[in-house]
Amino acid sequence: MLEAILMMYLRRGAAHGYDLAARLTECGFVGLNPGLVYRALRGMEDLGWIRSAWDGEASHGPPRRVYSLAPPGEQAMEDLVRGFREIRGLIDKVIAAYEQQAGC
Amino acid sequence: MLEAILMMYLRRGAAHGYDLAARLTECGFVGLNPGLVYRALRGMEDLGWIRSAWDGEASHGPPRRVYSLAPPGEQAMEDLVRGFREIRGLIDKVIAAYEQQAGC
DNA sequence: CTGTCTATTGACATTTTGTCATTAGTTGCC
DNA sequence: GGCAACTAATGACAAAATGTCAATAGACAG
Repeated sequence: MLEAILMMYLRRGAAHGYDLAARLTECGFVGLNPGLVYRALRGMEDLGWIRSAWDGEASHGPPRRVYSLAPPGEQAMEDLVRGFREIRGLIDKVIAAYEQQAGC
Repeated sequence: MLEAILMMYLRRGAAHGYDLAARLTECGFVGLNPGLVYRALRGMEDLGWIRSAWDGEASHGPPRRVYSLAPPGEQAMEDLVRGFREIRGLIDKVIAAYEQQAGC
Protein backbone atom coordinates (compact mmCIF):
# COMPACT_ATOMS: atom_id res chain seq x y z
CA MET A 1 0.00 0.00 0.00
CA LEU A 2 2.59 2.48 1.11
CA GLU A 3 4.78 1.41 -1.77
CA ALA A 4 1.98 1.95 -4.25
CA ILE A 5 1.26 5.44 -2.95
CA LEU A 6 4.92 6.37 -3.05
CA MET A 7 5.22 5.23 -6.63
CA MET A 8 2.13 7.22 -7.57
CA TYR A 9 3.84 10.28 -6.16
CA LEU A 10 7.10 9.51 -7.92
CA ARG A 11 5.30 9.07 -11.18
CA ARG A 12 4.49 12.77 -11.06
CA GLY A 13 8.15 13.61 -10.65
CA ALA A 14 11.28 12.80 -8.70
CA ALA A 15 11.29 13.65 -5.04
CA HIS A 16 13.22 12.93 -1.91
CA GLY A 17 12.09 10.89 1.07
CA TYR A 18 11.46 13.68 3.47
CA ASP A 19 9.19 15.41 0.98
CA LEU A 20 7.29 12.23 0.29
CA ALA A 21 6.80 11.62 3.99
CA ALA A 22 5.50 15.16 4.40
CA ARG A 23 3.12 14.76 1.48
CA LEU A 24 1.73 11.58 2.99
CA THR A 25 0.89 13.26 6.26
CA GLU A 26 -0.57 16.23 4.39
CA CYS A 27 -2.80 13.83 2.49
CA GLY A 28 -4.11 12.34 5.70
CA PHE A 29 -2.19 9.10 5.77
CA VAL A 30 -1.55 8.76 9.46
CA GLY A 31 0.76 6.47 11.34
CA LEU A 32 3.44 6.63 8.71
CA ASN A 33 6.56 8.01 10.30
CA PRO A 34 9.48 8.93 8.03
CA GLY A 35 11.37 5.78 8.95
CA LEU A 36 8.73 3.66 7.30
CA VAL A 37 8.88 5.77 4.18
CA TYR A 38 12.64 5.53 3.92
CA ARG A 39 12.52 1.79 4.43
CA ALA A 40 9.88 1.38 1.76
CA LEU A 41 11.96 3.48 -0.64
CA ARG A 42 15.09 1.45 -0.04
CA GLY A 43 13.14 -1.75 -0.47
CA MET A 44 11.73 -0.62 -3.78
CA GLU A 45 15.17 0.44 -4.91
CA ASP A 46 16.47 -3.04 -4.10
CA LEU A 47 13.69 -4.40 -6.28
CA GLY A 48 14.70 -2.07 -9.08
CA TRP A 49 11.35 -0.28 -9.07
CA ILE A 50 12.89 3.10 -8.38
CA ARG A 51 16.29 4.73 -8.68
CA SER A 52 18.03 7.20 -6.44
CA ALA A 53 20.89 9.67 -6.60
CA TRP A 54 22.30 12.23 -4.25
CA ASP A 55 20.89 15.60 -4.96
CA GLY A 56 23.45 17.93 -6.51
CA GLU A 57 21.40 21.03 -5.73
CA ALA A 58 22.31 22.87 -2.58
CA SER A 59 19.77 22.13 0.10
CA HIS A 60 19.09 23.85 3.35
CA GLY A 61 20.29 20.79 5.26
CA PRO A 62 22.21 17.58 4.86
CA PRO A 63 22.60 15.91 1.46
CA ARG A 64 19.43 14.31 0.28
CA ARG A 65 18.63 11.40 -1.90
CA VAL A 66 16.35 11.97 -4.84
CA TYR A 67 14.17 9.08 -5.95
CA SER A 68 12.62 8.59 -9.34
CA LEU A 69 10.51 5.90 -10.91
CA ALA A 70 12.37 3.26 -12.98
CA PRO A 71 10.76 1.34 -15.87
CA PRO A 72 10.29 -1.87 -13.83
CA GLY A 73 8.40 0.29 -11.38
CA GLU A 74 5.72 1.09 -13.95
CA GLN A 75 5.13 -2.62 -14.38
CA ALA A 76 5.17 -3.16 -10.63
CA MET A 77 2.61 -0.42 -10.21
CA GLU A 78 0.30 -2.13 -12.65
CA ASP A 79 0.72 -5.39 -10.77
CA LEU A 80 0.02 -3.68 -7.48
CA VAL A 81 -3.12 -2.10 -8.84
CA ARG A 82 -4.26 -5.46 -10.16
CA GLY A 83 -3.67 -6.91 -6.69
CA PHE A 84 -5.65 -4.09 -5.12
CA ARG A 85 -8.57 -4.80 -7.39
CA GLU A 86 -8.51 -8.41 -6.28
CA ILE A 87 -8.43 -7.45 -2.64
CA ARG A 88 -11.28 -5.06 -3.25
CA GLY A 89 -13.22 -7.91 -4.81
CA LEU A 90 -12.62 -10.04 -1.74
CA ILE A 91 -13.72 -7.25 0.54
CA ASP A 92 -16.87 -6.74 -1.50
CA LYS A 93 -17.57 -10.44 -1.24
CA VAL A 94 -17.19 -10.44 2.51
CA ILE A 95 -19.27 -7.30 2.98
CA ALA A 96 -21.99 -8.75 0.78
CA ALA A 97 -21.92 -11.96 2.79
CA TYR A 98 -22.22 -9.93 5.94
CA GLU A 99 -25.20 -7.94 4.74
CA GLN A 100 -27.13 -10.68 3.05
CA GLN A 101 -26.02 -13.45 5.34
CA ALA A 102 -25.49 -15.66 2.33
CA GLY A 103 -22.94 -16.61 -0.24
CA CYS A 104 -19.45 -17.96 0.22
CA MET B 1 -9.80 -11.21 6.70
CA LEU B 2 -9.70 -14.88 7.53
CA GLU B 3 -11.22 -14.11 10.89
CA ALA B 4 -14.05 -12.19 9.32
CA ILE B 5 -14.86 -14.98 6.91
CA LEU B 6 -14.78 -17.56 9.68
CA MET B 7 -17.17 -15.52 11.76
CA MET B 8 -19.51 -15.14 8.82
CA TYR B 9 -19.58 -18.90 8.55
CA LEU B 10 -20.12 -19.34 12.26
CA ARG B 11 -22.95 -16.86 12.20
CA ARG B 12 -24.86 -19.37 10.10
CA GLY B 13 -24.33 -22.04 12.71
CA ALA B 14 -21.74 -23.73 14.86
CA ALA B 15 -19.08 -25.74 13.12
CA HIS B 16 -15.74 -27.30 13.78
CA GLY B 17 -12.39 -26.24 12.40
CA TYR B 18 -11.89 -28.95 9.88
CA ASP B 19 -15.25 -28.23 8.32
CA LEU B 20 -14.55 -24.53 8.17
CA ALA B 21 -11.20 -25.15 6.52
CA ALA B 22 -12.87 -27.39 3.95
CA ARG B 23 -15.55 -24.79 3.26
CA LEU B 24 -12.91 -22.16 2.67
CA THR B 25 -11.13 -24.22 0.06
CA GLU B 26 -14.47 -25.08 -1.52
CA CYS B 27 -15.24 -21.40 -1.76
CA GLY B 28 -12.01 -20.73 -3.58
CA PHE B 29 -9.96 -19.21 -0.80
CA VAL B 30 -6.57 -20.62 -1.58
CA GLY B 31 -3.41 -20.71 0.45
CA LEU B 32 -5.26 -21.27 3.70
CA ASN B 33 -4.06 -24.52 5.17
CA PRO B 34 -5.96 -25.91 8.15
CA GLY B 35 -3.26 -24.79 10.57
CA LEU B 36 -4.03 -21.17 9.79
CA VAL B 37 -7.71 -21.76 10.37
CA TYR B 38 -7.17 -23.41 13.72
CA ARG B 39 -4.86 -20.65 14.80
CA ALA B 40 -7.34 -17.98 13.79
CA LEU B 41 -10.07 -19.79 15.70
CA ARG B 42 -8.01 -20.06 18.86
CA GLY B 43 -7.05 -16.41 18.56
CA MET B 44 -10.67 -15.39 18.26
CA GLU B 45 -11.58 -17.52 21.23
CA ASP B 46 -8.87 -15.80 23.28
CA LEU B 47 -10.51 -12.52 22.32
CA GLY B 48 -13.88 -13.83 23.39
CA TRP B 49 -15.37 -13.50 19.93
CA ILE B 50 -16.25 -17.16 19.69
CA ARG B 51 -16.74 -20.06 22.04
CA SER B 52 -15.82 -23.68 21.72
CA ALA B 53 -16.68 -27.00 23.28
CA TRP B 54 -15.75 -30.57 22.60
CA ASP B 55 -18.33 -32.20 20.43
CA GLY B 56 -20.36 -34.77 22.30
CA GLU B 57 -21.62 -36.42 19.14
CA ALA B 58 -19.78 -39.46 17.99
CA SER B 59 -17.56 -38.51 15.07
CA HIS B 60 -15.79 -40.61 12.53
CA GLY B 61 -12.44 -39.55 13.91
CA PRO B 62 -10.80 -37.94 16.91
CA PRO B 63 -12.75 -35.64 19.22
CA ARG B 64 -13.52 -32.37 17.61
CA ARG B 65 -14.02 -28.88 18.88
CA VAL B 66 -17.19 -27.10 17.91
CA TYR B 67 -17.03 -23.34 17.58
CA SER B 68 -19.91 -20.93 17.81
CA LEU B 69 -20.23 -17.17 17.65
CA ALA B 70 -20.30 -15.34 21.00
CA PRO B 71 -22.04 -11.98 21.50
CA PRO B 72 -18.77 -9.99 21.49
CA GLY B 73 -18.11 -11.59 18.15
CA GLU B 74 -21.15 -9.87 16.63
CA GLN B 75 -19.72 -6.54 17.67
CA ALA B 76 -16.26 -7.52 16.43
CA MET B 77 -17.74 -8.48 13.09
CA GLU B 78 -19.31 -5.06 12.75
CA ASP B 79 -15.99 -3.44 13.56
CA LEU B 80 -14.21 -5.63 11.05
CA VAL B 81 -16.70 -4.72 8.36
CA ARG B 82 -16.27 -1.06 9.17
CA GLY B 83 -12.52 -1.52 8.83
CA PHE B 84 -12.99 -3.26 5.52
CA ARG B 85 -15.01 -0.37 4.22
CA GLU B 86 -12.20 1.97 5.18
CA ILE B 87 -9.61 -0.15 3.46
CA ARG B 88 -11.87 -0.30 0.46
CA GLY B 89 -12.00 3.48 0.46
CA LEU B 90 -8.22 3.67 0.53
CA ILE B 91 -7.93 1.23 -2.33
CA ASP B 92 -10.44 3.22 -4.35
CA LYS B 93 -8.43 6.34 -3.67
CA VAL B 94 -5.20 4.74 -4.84
CA ILE B 95 -6.75 3.20 -7.92
CA ALA B 96 -8.33 6.53 -8.82
CA ALA B 97 -4.98 8.23 -8.37
CA TYR B 98 -3.41 5.65 -10.62
CA GLU B 99 -5.96 6.07 -13.35
CA GLN B 100 -6.30 9.82 -13.32
CA GLN B 101 -2.74 10.55 -12.28
CA ALA B 102 -4.06 13.11 -9.86
CA GLY B 103 -5.29 13.53 -6.33
CA CYS B 104 -3.63 12.58 -3.08
C1' DC C 1 28.74 27.45 19.97
C1' DT C 2 24.12 25.96 21.01
C1' DG C 3 19.66 24.81 19.59
C1' DT C 4 16.51 23.80 15.85
C1' DC C 5 15.11 22.20 11.45
C1' DT C 6 16.08 19.22 7.56
C1' DA C 7 17.35 14.53 6.08
C1' DT C 8 18.73 9.78 6.21
C1' DT C 9 20.18 5.55 8.36
C1' DG C 10 20.26 1.71 11.51
C1' DA C 11 19.11 -1.23 15.38
C1' DC C 12 15.75 -3.47 17.78
C1' DA C 13 11.20 -5.29 19.15
C1' DT C 14 6.68 -6.81 18.02
C1' DT C 15 3.23 -8.74 15.26
C1' DT C 16 1.66 -11.28 11.53
C1' DT C 17 1.97 -15.00 8.46
C1' DG C 18 3.52 -19.34 6.57
C1' DT C 19 5.19 -24.11 6.85
C1' DC C 20 5.17 -28.49 8.60
C1' DA C 21 5.75 -32.24 11.83
C1' DT C 22 3.38 -34.52 15.67
C1' DT C 23 -0.36 -36.60 18.09
C1' DA C 24 -4.39 -39.23 18.03
C1' DG C 25 -8.93 -41.37 17.15
C1' DT C 26 -11.74 -43.93 13.66
C1' DT C 27 -12.65 -46.88 9.72
C1' DG C 28 -11.88 -50.37 6.48
C1' DC C 29 -8.99 -53.79 4.22
C1' DC C 30 -6.10 -57.82 4.20
C1' DG D 1 -4.49 -58.34 14.73
C1' DG D 2 -1.85 -55.07 11.95
C1' DC D 3 -1.61 -51.41 8.63
C1' DA D 4 -2.90 -47.65 5.68
C1' DA D 5 -6.02 -43.75 4.93
C1' DC D 6 -8.87 -40.23 6.54
C1' DT D 7 -10.39 -36.97 10.08
C1' DA D 8 -9.11 -33.54 13.57
C1' DA D 9 -6.44 -30.52 16.33
C1' DT D 10 -2.09 -28.74 18.29
C1' DG D 11 2.62 -26.97 18.64
C1' DA D 12 7.13 -25.54 17.19
C1' DC D 13 9.75 -23.01 14.25
C1' DA D 14 10.96 -19.83 10.43
C1' DA D 15 10.14 -15.91 7.62
C1' DA D 16 8.18 -11.56 6.56
C1' DA D 17 5.98 -7.37 7.61
C1' DT D 18 5.48 -3.46 10.81
C1' DG D 19 6.35 -0.37 14.40
C1' DT D 20 9.38 2.39 17.37
C1' DC D 21 13.03 5.25 18.18
C1' DA D 22 17.73 6.63 18.78
C1' DA D 23 21.96 8.14 16.19
C1' DT D 24 24.20 10.81 12.80
C1' DA D 25 24.90 15.00 10.40
C1' DG D 26 24.64 19.29 7.55
C1' DA D 27 22.75 24.12 7.52
C1' DC D 28 21.19 28.17 9.67
C1' DA D 29 19.45 31.43 13.27
C1' DG D 30 20.42 33.57 17.48
